[in-house]
Amino acid sequence: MQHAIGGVKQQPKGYRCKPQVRILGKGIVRLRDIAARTGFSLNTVSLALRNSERIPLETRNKIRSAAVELRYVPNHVAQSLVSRETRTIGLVLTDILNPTLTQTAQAVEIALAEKGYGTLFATSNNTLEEEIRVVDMFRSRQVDGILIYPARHRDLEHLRPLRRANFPLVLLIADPDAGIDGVSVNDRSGGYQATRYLIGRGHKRIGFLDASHANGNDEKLEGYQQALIEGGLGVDPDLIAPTNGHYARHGYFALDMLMNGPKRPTAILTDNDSLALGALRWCHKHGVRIPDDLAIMGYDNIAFTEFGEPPLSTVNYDAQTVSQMAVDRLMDLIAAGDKLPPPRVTLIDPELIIREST
Amino acid sequence: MQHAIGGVKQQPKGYRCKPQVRILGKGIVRLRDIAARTGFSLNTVSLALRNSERIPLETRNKIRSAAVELRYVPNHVAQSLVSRETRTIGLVLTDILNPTLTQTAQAVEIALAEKGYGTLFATSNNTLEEEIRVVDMFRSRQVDGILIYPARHRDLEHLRPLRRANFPLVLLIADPDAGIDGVSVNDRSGGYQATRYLIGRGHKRIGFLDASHANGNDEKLEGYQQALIEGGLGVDPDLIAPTNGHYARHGYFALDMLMNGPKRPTAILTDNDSLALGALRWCHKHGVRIPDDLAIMGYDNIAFTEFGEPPLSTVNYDAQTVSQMAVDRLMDLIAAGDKLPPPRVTLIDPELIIREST
DNA sequence: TCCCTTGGTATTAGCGTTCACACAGATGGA
DNA sequence: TCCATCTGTGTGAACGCTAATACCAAGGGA
Repeated sequence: MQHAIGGVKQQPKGYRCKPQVRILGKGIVRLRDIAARTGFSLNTVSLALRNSERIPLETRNKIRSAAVELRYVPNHVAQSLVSRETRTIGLVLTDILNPTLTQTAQAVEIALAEKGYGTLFATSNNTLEEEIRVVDMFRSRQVDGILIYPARHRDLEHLRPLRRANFPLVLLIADPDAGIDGVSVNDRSGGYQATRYLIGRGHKRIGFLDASHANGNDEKLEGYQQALIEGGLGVDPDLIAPTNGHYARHGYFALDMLMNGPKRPTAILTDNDSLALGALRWCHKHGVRIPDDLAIMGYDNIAFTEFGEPPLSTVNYDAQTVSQMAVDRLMDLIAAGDKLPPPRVTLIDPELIIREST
Repeated sequence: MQHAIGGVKQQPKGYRCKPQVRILGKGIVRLRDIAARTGFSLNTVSLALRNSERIPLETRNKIRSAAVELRYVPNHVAQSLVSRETRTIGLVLTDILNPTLTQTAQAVEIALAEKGYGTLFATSNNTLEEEIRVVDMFRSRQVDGILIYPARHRDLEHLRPLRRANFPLVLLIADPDAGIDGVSVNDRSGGYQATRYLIGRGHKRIGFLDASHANGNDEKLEGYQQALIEGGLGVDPDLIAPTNGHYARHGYFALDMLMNGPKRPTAILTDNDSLALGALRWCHKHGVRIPDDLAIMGYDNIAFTEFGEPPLSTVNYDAQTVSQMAVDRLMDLIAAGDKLPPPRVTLIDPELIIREST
C-alpha cells in the first residue's frame, strides 16, 4: 500500500510459479514436485500417472518410479474440484446401535467400497433437525449421492427438493407415496406373516409390542392388524403395548404391562428382537414358560436370536440385500446424471424364521 | 516460448469471468452467482457470507438474503483445497458388527460431529492388506486425521511412517511400545481382574475361550495367566480353547471342546460376550447349570448381557470413554500442527460387572 | 490546497488437479 | 523446398473458493 504502486506495473509480466518454499510438516508431494524431480512438465506427469497413451512408455515409467519414490498420493480434493464428483456417498442413519442399522451400515460401506466410493457417515439421533443439518453438511461436502434411513418415516419434505433437483438419493425405507426412491423390507408383509403364523398355531389373544408408532412407521402394526381382521379375531387395543424405546428394557416393561393387563395374551409379536429379548427375560423372571404359556415372535433376526433361551422365532430383515439394492439403485441414479428416472420403490418380502419360542 | 508474448499484451486486460453458461442439473449455486445477482464482486460476497467486519452490515444483509434465496451451500471441496484442511476424520475399523466397535463407531461419530468434523468410515475386514488400502484412500482424500482399530495389534509398520511424518493418528488399541498414540481399555487388567474374581469364588479350573490370539491381541490372555500364576493355580494349556472367530457359534463349539476335554473347567472367561452367549446356549442344551456347574464370565458388557439367561457377569468395555478420549487426543494432535508431541498411550482400567452367571 | 487516512469494494493469485489446445521437431509426399 | 502430418511435450485456463493486496472515493488535518 504505497504511492509507488499507482502507475507502475509492479509485477514483471513473465514470472512463473515460484518454487514456493512450503515447509509442510505432512510432507505433501504434488505433481509439481514430481515434475521438478524428473524435468518433465506438470501436465506430462499428470498424463503419465494416469497412464495416457500419449506419453511414451519409457517416460511413463520414469515418472512412475519417481512418484513411487516420493510416495506421491494424488490429492483427491483437487481432483474432485475439477471432476465435480467426489466419489463419496453420504450415509445417514438415525443411530447405529440398532442391530439392523449396524448391519446396514456395514453392508453399505462394503458395497460402496467395491464400487470405488467412500462412505461419509453421520447419525441423526432420531431427530428431524439433526437430519436436516447432516444432509446439508453432506451437500456442502459435495457427496455424489445420499443413502438415508430417515428419522420420521412420514416426514420427508426436506428431501423432496433434493430429488426434484435431480440429486441422487435413496431411502432405506419404502414409502410408495414418497416420490423418492427407496429400498426396504416389506414390514407390512412381515407383520402380517408373523401374525398369520401365530393365528395358525391356534392363538386367539396375540399382543404387539409397538416401538415404531412414534416415528410414523406403522407398517408392522398394520400388517398385524390386517392378519387379525382376516383371521376373524379383530383388533383389541388392550393387546397393543407402546414401548418407550427400542431396547430390551423397554420390551421388558411393555410386556409387564401387557401381562398385568385385562387380557393376558398367549402370544406376542414384537417390533424388534431387542424388545423380544426383554420379553424373554420377563418370562424367565416370572416363571412364564416359552412357548407353552407365551409364544414370542421377534422381528429382524439379529445375531443373538439364534442363541436366545429359547432360540427366538423371528422375521428376517435382510440388511445385506436391502443395502446392496439400495447402493445399486443409487449408482443408477448417479449414472443417470442430470435427468433422473422416475422414483422406484423396492420392497423385499421377508421370511419367517421359526425357532423354539413359538 | 512464444515471440508473441514478449512485448505484446495478448489478453485484453479488462476481461472478466465470462458468464460460463453451465447447465448443471444439480443447480449448483456459486459465490459468483450471488455476486451476479447482487451486483457486488465475488470477493465481497465471500467476505459478507463469512460475516467480515470489513463489509458494512447493510451490504452483508443484502448478500446474505440473496444467498438464502438462491439456497447457496458453500462448496466444502473448494474451501478444503484452499484451507488445506478437510475437517474430516477417517475412521478405520476391522468391522462394525462386533458390538464394542459398533458402540465405538457411534460414539466417535457423535464426538467428531460435535467438534465440527465429518466422519469418513471404512472397514478393513480384518485384513492388513485392506487396512493399508483404506489408509491410503483416506490420505488421498486429505483427511485431517485417522482413528484406527488395526487388524493386527502387533502389525503397525504401515502406520509408523505416518506418525513420523507428523500425521495425526490415534489407535483404538493401546500398545505402549507402538510409538503411536493410542487409547483403549486395559485388557490385561480386565483379564486379570475377571480371573482373580473367579479364583476368589473358589474356582480351581478356570477355562479361557480365546478368540484374539490370532490377531496378536494377547492382553486378556496374559492377564488371565498372570492371575492364575499369582493365585498359585498355574496355567494349564488344556483349559485354553482357541475359537475360530468372534461370534456366538464359535463360543458354542469352543466350550464343547473344553467340556469334553481332559479337564472340565468349573468356570470360564471368554474373550467377548458373544462367545459367552454361545457358551450359555451350550450349557442350556446340555443341562449344565449356570453358575452352579459352570460359572461364565463374559467380556465387553454388550447390550444383551443384562438380559441373558441368566444375566451375564462381564467386564465393562467403556466404548464411550475410549472414543471420547481418542477423539480428544486426535484433536490435540491436529492442533499441534507440524510438530506432534511425543506419543501418549492411555489405558482405561475396566470394571467388573457382576451379575448372575458367576 | 495538499496529502494522508480510512472505509468499502474490486482485482489477482493461488490451492492441486485436469482439459483443451499450442507448439516444436521429425517425417514424408508433392 | 515447401507444406502437411504426426508425436511428444508444454502452456494456460478452469474448478470454487480464500487471502493479500490494489484501488477509489470521501474525510480530515496541516
